[in-house]
Amino acid sequence: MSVKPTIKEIAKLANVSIGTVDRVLHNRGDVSKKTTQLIRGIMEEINYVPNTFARNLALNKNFKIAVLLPEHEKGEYWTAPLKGAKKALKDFKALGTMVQIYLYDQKDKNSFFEVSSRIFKDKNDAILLAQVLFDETKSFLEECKKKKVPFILIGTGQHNSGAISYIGQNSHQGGRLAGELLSFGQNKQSKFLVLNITKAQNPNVNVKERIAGFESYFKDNKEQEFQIEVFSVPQEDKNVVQKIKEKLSSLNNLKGIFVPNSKSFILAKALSPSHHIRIVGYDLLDKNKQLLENKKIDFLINQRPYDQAYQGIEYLYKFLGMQQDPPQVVSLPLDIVTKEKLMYY
Amino acid sequence: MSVKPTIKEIAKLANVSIGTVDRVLHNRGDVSKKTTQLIRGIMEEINYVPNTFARNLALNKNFKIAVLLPEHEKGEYWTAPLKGAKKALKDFKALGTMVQIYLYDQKDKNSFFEVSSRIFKDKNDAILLAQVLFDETKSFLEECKKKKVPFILIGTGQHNSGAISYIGQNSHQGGRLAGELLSFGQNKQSKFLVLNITKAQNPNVNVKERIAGFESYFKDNKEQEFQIEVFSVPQEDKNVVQKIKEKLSSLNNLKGIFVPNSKSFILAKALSPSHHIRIVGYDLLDKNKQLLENKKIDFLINQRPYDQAYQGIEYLYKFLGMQQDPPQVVSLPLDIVTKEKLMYY
DNA sequence: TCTTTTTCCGTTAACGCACACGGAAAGGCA
DNA sequence: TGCCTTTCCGTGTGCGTTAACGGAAAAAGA
Repeated sequence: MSVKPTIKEIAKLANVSIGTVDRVLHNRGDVSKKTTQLIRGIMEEINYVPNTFARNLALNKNFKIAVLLPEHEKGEYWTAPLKGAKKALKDFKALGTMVQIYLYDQKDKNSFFEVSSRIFKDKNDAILLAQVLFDETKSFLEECKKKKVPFILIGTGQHNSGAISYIGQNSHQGGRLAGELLSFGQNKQSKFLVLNITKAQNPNVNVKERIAGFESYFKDNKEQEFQIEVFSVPQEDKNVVQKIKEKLSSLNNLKGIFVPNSKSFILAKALSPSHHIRIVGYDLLDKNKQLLENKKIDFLINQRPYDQAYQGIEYLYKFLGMQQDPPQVVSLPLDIVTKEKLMYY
Repeated sequence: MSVKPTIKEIAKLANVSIGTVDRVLHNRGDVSKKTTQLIRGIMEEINYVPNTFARNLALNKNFKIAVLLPEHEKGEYWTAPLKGAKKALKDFKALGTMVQIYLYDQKDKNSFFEVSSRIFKDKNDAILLAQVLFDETKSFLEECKKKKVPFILIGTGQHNSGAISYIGQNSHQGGRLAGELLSFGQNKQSKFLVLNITKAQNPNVNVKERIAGFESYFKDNKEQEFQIEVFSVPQEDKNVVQKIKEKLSSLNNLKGIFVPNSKSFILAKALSPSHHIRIVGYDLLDKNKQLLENKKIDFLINQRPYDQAYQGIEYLYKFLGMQQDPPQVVSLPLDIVTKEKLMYY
């Protein structure tokens, strides 16, 4: 139990009133140069830091933060950020910040419009969201800018959208990591496949970058002479599995597959029960975790969507309540998940 | 900007004064059953949560937390928890909590006694420490118990020491992970070596558990028929490197080495420049990071000492200031580091 | 010199909660 | 009836900071 210096003590030391101290503390002017410097010096010397509790109590601000995400089933990707948001909801309530969750139907654009407009009606002070429906979200973000509602994009989203922060993962580096994990200890003559199972409606920028990163890894490690090939197939295609099967059997000496999105579980359907192909995928969906558990695949790169959402709300809170600007881009460290690490998720 | 209910409003709704509301809020008695239930009901209904800022301001508590660690050079293991502690120092200052750092000379037991007794003299309210000098720390912790000073052990330490929390990593699981990473994609006839470079003064429990975990992994995956062998050699031995070299050349078909502590950099000295042995080590010392960078080793398991220290202080703060009990044991997720992930550390 | 502006600073009332103090009302006892 | 507990509750002050208000002193203008 020690004591922290207060503005009152600074005032006494400087022979002024607390009002004056407060004025220099917040650069509110109306203070002579001499006393300003005197007070600044004293603050410096005694290492003064304002009491957050008193500060926030006096400011007495209550904020509402909206979280906008797609509806989803249990075990899907979006359960994770939702969990993070709910944790934040709980943690920040005592700090006077309300977190409200808004879910829309990904397949129904009207649902998006309806839900997102409700965010404005409810007078939220800030928004956390993922840019899933690219174009619709884009115009929504334009409106946010107009109305001066700050927002943070998580996971995916265009960087020039006006977000105060973009929280995600370095996709390029993720691709490189995948390259490293796939090629690691393999024969020089091995062949690797990038299996891009696309979603027609929402082309994903991250996936592109991951593939580019994957390729760049092999460009930087030429001495290994691996062959890589990219194969794309739309998820909506009725014969996806068949097409993948054909592709696989057409390749000899295939030693590794990189699935640059969460669709490993589709690839799994096309694999023979006891294959010897190393597989690196993305995202800890329940289905994908099962694949790890059963050793059908080897590595999953975790985007840490839970942390993305939680940190996003934390940043919004600090932005609103303590005028702290978050970093423009926050890159969460890549997280490699193996069977033996599953217990943590 | 919404509004949060206050005790004043509850008082108005219940037709009592705020004093009465406060009494039921803290179970301080002196309230009739009827009004108690009435007020409880209202709180429930409007979902009342006390304002943390007002609460802490009124309580106005200032704590001192001591961090006790070994002195060290830049790039060594202890730089990381120290960094975490310094970050916490900065973050918690505004919350009225001071973090004071105490460093002792690992090789000088008197230094430990001197420094640790200073912790008591300075009237710290709680302590964060690592049990490096096992016996000396043990008696120090006894004294803490006597003086009722709560403490948290990080990284290493006996679990029955009376700590309010033990923050570390699951060593057994770490060993299993090492087994997984080493054996992954290797020939069935491969041989693996556990290279235990010991430190005579401080036998480390974690290392033992890691080795046991490593062995358990292969016991659970018998179909792979790998051979494993454990080789120990004291770091203080003048001929460590030579002895390791001899060991390595005595093993044919050696495909992997597991170094269950931070001493990979010593093994590196015994390796031929272009070896083909897969190596899994521990801890991100500068020297070890260099080895990853140069592809002399393949994986490092990161104990996340930075987070251990930071979280430890956070828990102590919550324990002291908000009477929240931390979990008895906190296991940070295992973190796999490869060359392509180095940029994050 | 007197008036008007500008510069600079002190005072004070919140903010929501904790807790000590004191006191009214009701019950108990003679 | 009078006096004394016991039960229950209201009042008031303080925590450190914020920011509005007002006013004295100095500077500028007449």
